[in-house]
Amino acid sequence: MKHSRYSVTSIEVAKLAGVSQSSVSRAFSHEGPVSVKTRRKVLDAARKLGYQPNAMARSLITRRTSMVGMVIANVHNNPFYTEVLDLLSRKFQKLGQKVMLFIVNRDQNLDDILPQLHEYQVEGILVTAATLSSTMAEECERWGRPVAMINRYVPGVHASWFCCANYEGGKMVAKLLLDANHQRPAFLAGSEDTTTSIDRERGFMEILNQEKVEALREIGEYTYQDAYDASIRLLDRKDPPDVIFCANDIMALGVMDAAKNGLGLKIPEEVSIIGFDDIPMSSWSSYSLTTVRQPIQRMVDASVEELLNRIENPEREPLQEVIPGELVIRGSARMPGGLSSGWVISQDR
Amino acid sequence: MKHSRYSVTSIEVAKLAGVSQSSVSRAFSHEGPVSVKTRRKVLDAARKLGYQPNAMARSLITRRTSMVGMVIANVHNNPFYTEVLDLLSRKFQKLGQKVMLFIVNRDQNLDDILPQLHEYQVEGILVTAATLSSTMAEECERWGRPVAMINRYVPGVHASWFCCANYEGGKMVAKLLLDANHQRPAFLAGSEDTTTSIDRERGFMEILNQEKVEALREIGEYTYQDAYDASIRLLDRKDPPDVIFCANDIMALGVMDAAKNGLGLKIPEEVSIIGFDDIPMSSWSSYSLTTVRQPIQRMVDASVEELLNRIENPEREPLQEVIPGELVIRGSARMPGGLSSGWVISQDR
DNA sequence: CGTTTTACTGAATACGATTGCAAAAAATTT
DNA sequence: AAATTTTTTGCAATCGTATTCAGTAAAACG
Repeated sequence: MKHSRYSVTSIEVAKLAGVSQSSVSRAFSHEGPVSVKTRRKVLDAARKLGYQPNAMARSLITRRTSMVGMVIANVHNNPFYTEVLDLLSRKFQKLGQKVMLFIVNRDQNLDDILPQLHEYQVEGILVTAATLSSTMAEECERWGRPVAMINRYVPGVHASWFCCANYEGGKMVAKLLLDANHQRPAFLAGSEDTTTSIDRERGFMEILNQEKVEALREIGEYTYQDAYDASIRLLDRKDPPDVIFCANDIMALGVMDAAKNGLGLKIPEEVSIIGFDDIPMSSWSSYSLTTVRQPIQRMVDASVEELLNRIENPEREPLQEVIPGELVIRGSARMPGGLSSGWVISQDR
Repeated sequence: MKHSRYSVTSIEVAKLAGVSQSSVSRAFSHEGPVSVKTRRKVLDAARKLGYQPNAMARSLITRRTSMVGMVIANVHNNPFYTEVLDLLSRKFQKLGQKVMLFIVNRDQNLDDILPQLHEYQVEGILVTAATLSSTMAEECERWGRPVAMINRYVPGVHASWFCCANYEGGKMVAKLLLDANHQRPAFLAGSEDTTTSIDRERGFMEILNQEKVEALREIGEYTYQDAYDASIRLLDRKDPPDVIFCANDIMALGVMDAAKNGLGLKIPEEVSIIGFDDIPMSSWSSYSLTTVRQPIQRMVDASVEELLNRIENPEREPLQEVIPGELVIRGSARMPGGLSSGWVISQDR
């Protein structure tokens, strides 16, 4: 099947401008030596013909594409990752990188995505909220495509990553709620196989165990509806929790709705709710959710810069960083008496 | 600056497999005539070397890239467009198209985005929630890059578009609220320069004018916070509205929070709120927003299919379609007595 | 004004694939 | 077994650009 896809080439521009093809090329690449006169002739001719250099042809010879791959999951059910996507995309744009986007499911494996990115010669790959298998990481390594991840890590893998201090965040929350004299905490997990949920829970449980406090546990699969249902199960027991720490904000909002509107409980008087992320809705007056804010801007900036850095310096060792989040105290959780106990209370953005 | 970016080529695979380079190419393109034996030899060698065909080189000769450009705005402040982005991306993926993404501001002009897409030889461009100037549309036309838009249209422009029936949606809402005996409606506009807001308002006002009902008006710039503030201004008057129709859901949620939590008004007893979009949060029990659901899946399917269609058949005339939305009756607006008056009440998804 | 240096320019080649064409090999028919 | 057809294969041209290299024109210098 032959398509007669015509496109203007540098040769035609050269002909119209009365110069050689090389001069056209030089006029467009901001480097080469061209006289102002020929540059002007070339640009005029190019404008007349609607000419733009063909990036495919260029990349073939320069071996650069200025393209990066972006793989992201959870965009539709977690506004946090929407914001990440937005910031990432704009940052890459500002730095002159084109973005090839793949939106996947959280549990989807990337074995058929990454080869496509390789095929299209992206210079680096940024993965968020999706998990890279270690074999795939090795494949990227072999291809020479640096990988950076946000909020995921794979032990022993040669990739850069930037995570929120999930473990420490869990600890902060546990300390806060114990300080406020909660007796019966519960943890609402996201997906069992995500490090974010696991680490937040680990930190949370560690403090509780230290104080010999037992905790209930349910799973909310990171969705509003699952969290809603799970929290009904929790709160309908004869020994319901007096505080629920949710692995992310969207679940916390589901829990709040279940408690308030579903069961008619008063928040935080009858039950405290705490989330993780600080998505925009958490600050809305219907919720006013106490939560741990992820350092989203810093994670985005760091990961993008690191990725471009490794693209320019392939031999450089990947950087890995844990960036602290900050507690944002709002109204959904009972506070320690006095509230003076040294908590960092962050402003709304 | 010279980079020693090494990559495995078909020639090396050929050498290792003991066949010609053309055979390697044929083994990878699912068309060409190759014996099973050589195909196997080639694929083995390729696997050993980690070879993938270079899409840049291929596109140069085939004049196809299987890449489309996606330009989208409002992703961070309107979950509706997040969902559009998600669905679009997945649909393109399923159809074997790679997506080059640009996230822009609503009012950003695309004069420096589109040339980049052209440069990278995308075969078509999908624009959502951003506006294409007619000169840029002509430029795309000249380049032979078909354009499809979702929820935007530009009069007299040679591009495909698919819009929700905004005008009719506005009318539906006006009829509903008049039927329910509201006396003093208000319209909360989005941005003055978007056809979505304009058309919704036009339909809304037309019905009100017919019935000689005056309406108040404010502007919310499509954001939660602006809407919150604007609705306080509205409701704080001595002659406040008894129903506020918002140009989109996110603003409606802001208005609900302002009315309920800010001013302590009862919804819908003291004021009805109606939105447009049906974003996920609208069905949450804290809001239960009555709204007009946009036919998001149909708009996405139609626009993607139309775009690919025009890519395959460049001479085809662009299709333009207005797709009806459906009223979703929840609890945020007073209903007509009896509720039997022929309203289509849609189920929650 | 002649010579050396510098600044541009153009011809030719390379990037890594696809594909038309002709030759070779294999399969089929006579 | 020879002749014919069909299937595979390799060679070479091609896509549109960047870039080296040699050459030409212009500028600088004495």
